[in-house]
Amino acid sequence: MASLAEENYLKLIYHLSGSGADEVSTNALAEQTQTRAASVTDMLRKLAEKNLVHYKKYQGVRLTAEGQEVALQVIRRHRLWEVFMVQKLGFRWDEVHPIAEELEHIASEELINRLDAFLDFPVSDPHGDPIPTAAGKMPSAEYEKLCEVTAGKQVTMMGVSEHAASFLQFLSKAGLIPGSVVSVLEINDFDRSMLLKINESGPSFVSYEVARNILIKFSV
Amino acid sequence: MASLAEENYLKLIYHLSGSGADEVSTNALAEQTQTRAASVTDMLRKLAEKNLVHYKKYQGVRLTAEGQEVALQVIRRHRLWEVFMVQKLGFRWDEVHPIAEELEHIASEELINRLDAFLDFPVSDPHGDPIPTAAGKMPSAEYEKLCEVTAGKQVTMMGVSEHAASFLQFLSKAGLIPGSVVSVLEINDFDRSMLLKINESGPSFVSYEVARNILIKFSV
DNA sequence: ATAAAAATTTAGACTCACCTAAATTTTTAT
DNA sequence: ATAAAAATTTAGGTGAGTCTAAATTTTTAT
Repeated sequence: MASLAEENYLKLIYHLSGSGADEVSTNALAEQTQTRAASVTDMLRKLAEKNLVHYKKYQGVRLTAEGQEVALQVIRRHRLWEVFMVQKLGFRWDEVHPIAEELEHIASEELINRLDAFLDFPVSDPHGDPIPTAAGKMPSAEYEKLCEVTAGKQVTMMGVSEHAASFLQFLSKAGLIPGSVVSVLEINDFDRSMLLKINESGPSFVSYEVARNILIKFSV
Repeated sequence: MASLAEENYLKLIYHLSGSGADEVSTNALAEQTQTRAASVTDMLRKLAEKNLVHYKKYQGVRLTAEGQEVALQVIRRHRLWEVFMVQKLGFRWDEVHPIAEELEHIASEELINRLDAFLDFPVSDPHGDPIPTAAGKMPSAEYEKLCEVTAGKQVTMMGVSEHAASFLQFLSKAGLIPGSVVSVLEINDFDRSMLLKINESGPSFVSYEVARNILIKFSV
């Protein structure tokens, strides 16, 4: 039903709206799609005609229930393919995003549900992002940011909120991947950088900018 | 480089030309692509400009070396994905073709080579069709047709030359899949139908039309 | 050899997803 | 409150890949 371009818009609106909560502006979409605002307007009118978004001129756009369903399907496919590539094909977590951007548009539900089973029904992708269920529900994964943890606490890394390959490569080098056990040894007041103990290795420094993009939960 | 539509034309020209040997007519392409001859002409001009085919007006079309390379890559991807779906995801051999038609256009070479390794470098797909190598060579698999075997001979089923789902389903029911050991018990002169022993089961009849589309090799 | 039939190409048009330039609406700053 | 700035939409246009109808070339049959 939805074309490749339409699927990409719906997915993007979902992400930019904070999981469908807020309105998204034409300009924000133009920036992310690497197109012009006028092109976005054209597409929004088309999506509105298909009842995939609520759109009023000059007022921004929100997903309809139907649009959100499509968006979540696309996100589900994307994240399952990422798990496949990392767990089965041996890709690194910083390599899989662009390939998943293509694979996510293969529509067969049978394929995706069998892939899901083959992967043992993973609940999150290699970056810790939750995988929408076959029924179209996004599991709520509410984690803290590492930058908010106080000195002396021990936490488990659960994911990232920044997906740039360079950031992910940096984290891998530091041994900071989902599942890593992290103790906050010290926090520097002047720049909020942190000294961490990661698993059983020696101490590492991370900047506030890095800590802000690492999602954690407190260890039990 | 080559768009989805272009890849489909190149793959089709490869198949219709008998692996690149003969010229293919505009009408043959129009029939198979479910488009009109005029549309095919447009596309052939474009492919010729890109040096993917040799094309002279009214004279039919042949792949260039470059075009054949692209065609073989697409066929390689298609067949590897079919192996994946059957061997890893548990699809039946009559279900995978349409999904592979989509997956074959995911271009990442890294993805395909890792998939190839994950599948243990298969040499043929679930229908017995050979898988082009990463280097772009089509392994020559020269088999006999079952209809040409004489009574009393034992052969091994190697593949099919007809891929319709209904045909494949019929074969599955009869236990005729690549690897099956088949003995020709009797051949009826009047309609050339055959009585077969398939693996260790009781005898089965197949029509000439079926036997003509089954590829075999003689058992050693 | 030539006329009819078949195959193919040309001409002109359509949709999709994008573009630029100009017009309009909303927001911001004074 | 209003003018300037920013955001957005409208108008008109593009290339990819398709279409129909008409023109042209090749093939077939007599």
